Amino acid sequence: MTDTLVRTPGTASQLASIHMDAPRYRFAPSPTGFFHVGGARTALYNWALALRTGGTFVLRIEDTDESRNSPEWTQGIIDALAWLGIESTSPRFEGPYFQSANAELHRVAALRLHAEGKAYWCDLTAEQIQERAKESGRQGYDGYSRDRGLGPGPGHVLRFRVPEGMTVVDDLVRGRVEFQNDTIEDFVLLRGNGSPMFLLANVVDDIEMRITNVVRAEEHLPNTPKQQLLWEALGHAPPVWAHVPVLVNEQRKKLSKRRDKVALEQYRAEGILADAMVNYLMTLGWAPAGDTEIVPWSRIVDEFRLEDVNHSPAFFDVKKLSAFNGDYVRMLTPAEFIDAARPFLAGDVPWPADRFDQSVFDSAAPLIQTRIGALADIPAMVDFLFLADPKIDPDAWSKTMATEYAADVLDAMSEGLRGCAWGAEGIKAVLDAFTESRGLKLGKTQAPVRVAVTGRTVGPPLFESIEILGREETLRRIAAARSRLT
RNA sequence: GCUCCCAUCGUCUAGUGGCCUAGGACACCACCCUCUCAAGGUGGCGGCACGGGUUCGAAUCCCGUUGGGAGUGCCA
Repeated sequence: MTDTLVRTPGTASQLASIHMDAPRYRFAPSPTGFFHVGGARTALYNWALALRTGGTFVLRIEDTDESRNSPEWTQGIIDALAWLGIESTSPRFEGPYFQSANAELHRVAALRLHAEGKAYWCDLTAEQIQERAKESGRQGYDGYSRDRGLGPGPGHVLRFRVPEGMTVVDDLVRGRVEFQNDTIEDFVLLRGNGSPMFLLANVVDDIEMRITNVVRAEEHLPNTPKQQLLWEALGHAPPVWAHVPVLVNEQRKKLSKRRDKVALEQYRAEGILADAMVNYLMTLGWAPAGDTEIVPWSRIVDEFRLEDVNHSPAFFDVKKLSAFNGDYVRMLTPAEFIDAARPFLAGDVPWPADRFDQSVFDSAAPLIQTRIGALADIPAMVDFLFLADPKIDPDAWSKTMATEYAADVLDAMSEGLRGCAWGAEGIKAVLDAFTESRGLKLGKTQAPVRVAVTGRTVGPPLFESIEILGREETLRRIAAARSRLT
C-alpha cells in the first residue's frame, strides 16, 4: 500500500491522475453474521461497474466495532459474494482488507488534522453535551471546545472542525446535493479511548486504497458531506459518489433483520438459484432495456449504468423473486436441474435416507421441474417415491374416496395394471377404459388413484409417476387404499 | 424537531417536452390447453399524488402542497 494519505496533500496533477486511472470501486460491509440482501445488491452494483469499466472491486471488511468482529463472519461474506458470482479469485477482485488493520493509520491522519488546526480535542461527556443542547434549545454538539486549545487526555475526543460555507455533493444518481455546513456538527474523529470512528476510518481507508468511486446505499447520503470534508481536509479530491435507494419491506421501511427476511443465506437454503437472485436484485431500482427483466448477467454488465438507477426505494418482493426463480429453474437443462436438486434431497428430508434412489429421482426430475418455485419444494413433490407408504393427506382422502366410483376405479386399476404394457400410455389406457365405461371424466377418476398412490390430490403427472413407482408397488398401494374403503 | 432524499398500475419498472389512447414484468381475474397441479398461450383489471405555473404542447421543466423514506451515537 502506498501512503498517499499521510505524507503529501496531493498536488493538482496528482489529484487528476487518480480519476484517470481505471476506476476502483469498493464494497465495505461490516461483518454481522449474515449477508443482507441489500448489501448483496450494493455489491452487485459495484461488481457490474468494475467489470464494465475494467476497474477493480475492492472488498474491505469494516470490523472496527469489536462487537461486530468474528473471523467466520468474514468467511461468510466471501462465500456469499462467491455465490453471487463475485469471485475473490477474479483479477477484478481485490481484498479482503480489514479496517481494523489500519487503526494506526487512522490515528495518524486524525492527529495530522489536529496539527493543522482542522480538528480539536474536547472533554465533554455525552451527558454534558445533552445538557448544553437542552439549555440552548439546539440539537447536538455546539462546538464548545473549538477554541479551548485542549490537548489529548483520558476521555478526550478529537472532533473535526467543520469549516464555514457549503458542501456540495455531486452524486451520480442524486445529482447535486447541497448541505449548509452550519447544519453539520463537529463530529468525532477519535473516541475517548483513542480509537478511530467509522467516518474517519472509512475515508482514510478509501484514500489509502485509492478508491475512486463510492457506490453505496442512500442511508449514507447524510454522512457524505462529512466524508467529503474529510477527503478535502486530508488533501484529496473526493471520489465519485453514488447513493442508490434502499430496499424496503411492504411497510416501505428499510429492510431490517429484526422484522424482515433479509439473509441471503436463507434464500439460498430455500433453493433460490444464484442467477435468479442476482437478476432479481439488479432489477430493483433499475431495469434492462427491452420488455423482459429476465436477462443474463453479461447483458447486465453491458447495460447497467448508475445514471439509470431509480431514485426511490424499492420493495423487496419475495413473490417476484420466486417467479424469477421459477423461470431460472425452468431454464436449467435436465442434468443441471438434477444437479441443483442434489443438496435438497439429503439431510432433512421426509423419507429415510436409505430409501432414496438417485436414478428414480432422475427419471422423475423432468416432471417436477416446471412445478416448483424454489428447490426446497422438491422433496414434498417426490416424497411418495421414497416413502415405504405414501403419506396420505386426510383431506385429500376424504374428498376423493367419498365418491361413488372410488372403490370401483381402484378395483379396475388393480385389475388392469396387472397385465397392461408398463408405461405411461399403457397405464393411462387402463384408466381410460374404466372412465369411458362409466361415462366419467379422466379428471374425476384419476383423483382416487392419485391419492392412493401419492397421498395427495396434486402432484406430478399421474401415469408417469406410476410408471416410475413400478407395477408391484403401485398395486400394493392401490390394494392398501382399497382395503381401507372396506 | 432538524438535515437530506423521494413521488408512473397493488408491486418492480419503461418513459428524459410532441412517437403516451402511458409500454413491460410480478401479482390478480377470465378463457384456451390439460389426468391433478404447474408450465405455456390469449385476453382483462389497474397508474402519471394534488395545485399552480412555463410552453403551441408536460408523466417529462419550475414552484408549492400533501404523502412517504433515510439520517440525526464516543455504531458501522
